[in-house]
Amino acid sequence: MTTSRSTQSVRAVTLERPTPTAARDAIADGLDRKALVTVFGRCTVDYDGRASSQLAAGDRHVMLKPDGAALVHTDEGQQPVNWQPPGCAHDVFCEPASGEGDSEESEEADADGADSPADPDTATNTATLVLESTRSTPEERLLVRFQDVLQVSTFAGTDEGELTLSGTEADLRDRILDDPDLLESGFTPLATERDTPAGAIDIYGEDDAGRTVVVELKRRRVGPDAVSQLRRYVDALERDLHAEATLRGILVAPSVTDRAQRLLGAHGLEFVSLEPTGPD
Amino acid sequence: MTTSRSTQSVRAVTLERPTPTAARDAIADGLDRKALVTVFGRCTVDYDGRASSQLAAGDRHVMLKPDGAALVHTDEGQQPVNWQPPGCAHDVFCEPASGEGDSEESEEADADGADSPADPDTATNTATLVLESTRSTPEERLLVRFQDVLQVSTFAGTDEGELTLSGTEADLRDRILDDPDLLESGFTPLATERDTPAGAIDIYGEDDAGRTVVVELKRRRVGPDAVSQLRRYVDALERDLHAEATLRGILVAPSVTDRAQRLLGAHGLEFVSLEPTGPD
DNA sequence: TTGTAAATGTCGGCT
DNA sequence: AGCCGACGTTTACAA
Repeated sequence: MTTSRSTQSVRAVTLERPTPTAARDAIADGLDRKALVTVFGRCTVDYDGRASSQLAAGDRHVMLKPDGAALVHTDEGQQPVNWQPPGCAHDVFCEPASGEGDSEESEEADADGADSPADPDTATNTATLVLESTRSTPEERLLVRFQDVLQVSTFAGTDEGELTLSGTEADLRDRILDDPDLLESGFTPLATERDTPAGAIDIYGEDDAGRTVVVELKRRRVGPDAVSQLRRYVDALERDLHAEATLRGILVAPSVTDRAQRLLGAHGLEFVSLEPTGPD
Repeated sequence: MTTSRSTQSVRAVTLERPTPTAARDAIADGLDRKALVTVFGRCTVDYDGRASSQLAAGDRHVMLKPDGAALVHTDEGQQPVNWQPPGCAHDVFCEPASGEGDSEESEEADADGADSPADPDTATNTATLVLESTRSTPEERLLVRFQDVLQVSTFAGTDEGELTLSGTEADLRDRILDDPDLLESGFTPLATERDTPAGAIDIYGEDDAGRTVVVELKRRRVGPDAVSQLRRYVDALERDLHAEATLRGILVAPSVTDRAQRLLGAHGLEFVSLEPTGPD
C-alpha cells in the first residue's frame, strides 16, 4: 500500500492487492472526495435495465467517475463491455463470500443494509468487494463482483481544457453558407434548421430559378438512411407547401454508396459531393 | 515506485510519479507484454484523421489496450474525450521538452528517430512523455503529451468470459417467430432478412388474407427514422414485385413518438406495440 | 422529461 | 475492405 502526494494535495492514491475491506474503504473515500476511481481485478458483471446481461469472471478494468458514470473494460475493444451512464449513484460494499449459493434476492437487501449479520469487516479473507451503480428513469443497475482485486486507485485532478473539433457537419454547413456556389451556382440559403412536420431541414434555400431547395448534409460517405431522411423532409415540405413540382432535394456529402445513389435516382433527388473541410 | 506480483506471474505493475523516461520504459515494456496500460497525468491531446481536434492541458486517464485501442478519459462523461479504435499501433517516447516553440513538424521526425540529438534519457527533468497511436485506412493519429505523470500501470490479465445479453431486437424477432399471433392473428412469417434493393426486411410474411407483410422491428420506442426505414423497404418491394395494392408495412416496437405516428398514417403503414421480452 | 438527429460514433455480419 | 443496420448506442440541443 503506497500513496503519492503532490506538493499541493493528494492527487493519486494506489493500493496494490488490497484486502476487500481496505479496497472498499479506499474506494468509498475516493467517491466521497469526488475522485476518479479505478479498480482492476477478476470480477463478474451483471446488468439489468434497458436490457439485461451477465458476464462471467475475467480480469477487467473498472472506472467510476465522479459524475456517476461507470465503465467496465476488458483488454479488447474501444467500447466498455458494460457501463452505466453519468448520473448514477455509485455504491461499494463487501459481501460475506461469493459462494455459488449466493441468491440473487439477497443482493438487494445487502446493498444498503448497514446491519448485515456477521459484518464483513471481520472476515476479510472470504469477503468479496462489490461495486454497484444505479439510476432511475430508466431504472438500471450495474453490479460488479470482485473475486480478486489487484489494484485500486483514486485520482483527484482538474480539467478545464476545452475540446476543439473540426471536420463536423456544422463545418460543412458553414462552408456552404460562406460560399453557396459550392453547392451550385446561384444557390441562395434562406434558413437553417427549418422545421417541417417530419423534422428540421439542414439548409433551406432557393436555386437560380427560384425553386425551393431542401439540403441534407452529411460529414461523410452516406448510405440509404441519409437518402430516406432527405426524402422525408422533401415529402413533408411538399405536403406543407402544396407545391409538388418546384421542390428539389439535394444530398451533400463526400460520397454516396451505390444503393444510396439508386435510391436518390428513384426519388428524383440529387447529390453534390462536398467535404466538411476544404483543401487548404 | 512499487511492483506487485501474484503467485503466478507479474499481473500488475505500478509506478507513481515516475520520471518521463521511467514511465516510457514501463509503458514500452507493458505494450511489449501485451498488457493493458494506463497513464494518469496532466496532458494535452491532439487528434487528426476522420476529423481533427485539439485539447488543452488537463488531468486525464489514458488507457492503451493490447488490441490497439486507445482511450482518453476526463472525469466526466461515459465517452472518452479522445480515442483511437482497435488496430492502432501504440508508440511511446520522450521529447526534449514541451516548450511553446516546439513545432508541429518536428513531431513526426522524432517519433521513430532513435538518434535524437541529446538523448532524452539524460534530461529527465525537462523531457515530456508522449503517447502516439496511429493507423491507416483511414489515416489517423492520436498524440498525448504529458506535462506531468502521476501514475503508470500495466495490467496482464485473462478474460474468457462471454457476455450474454437479452432484450435485443433479435429477442423481439424470435418472440414473433415463436408466436406469430403476437403480431396479429393469422400472420405467417416466410423469411427473415429478406433482401430488397433498399436493404433487408426484418420479417417478411403473409397475413390472414394472403397479403404480403413487411415487418420492421425495433427494441425500443421509435421516431421518424424507423418509419422511413420501413417505408423504404415497402417501396422497394412494391417496385420489385409490381404489386402495389396488396402490400402492408408494420412497425413493431414498444411505442412510437407522435411524429412517427403521423408519418405512419401519412404513408399507410401500421404499428404494433410489442417489447423484446414478454412478461415473465 | 421527451423528441430529434449527429457522431472521429462502434460493432458485427455479410459480400 | 466496403456496405448495411443495430446499439443497454451516447451526446447535444430544442421544445
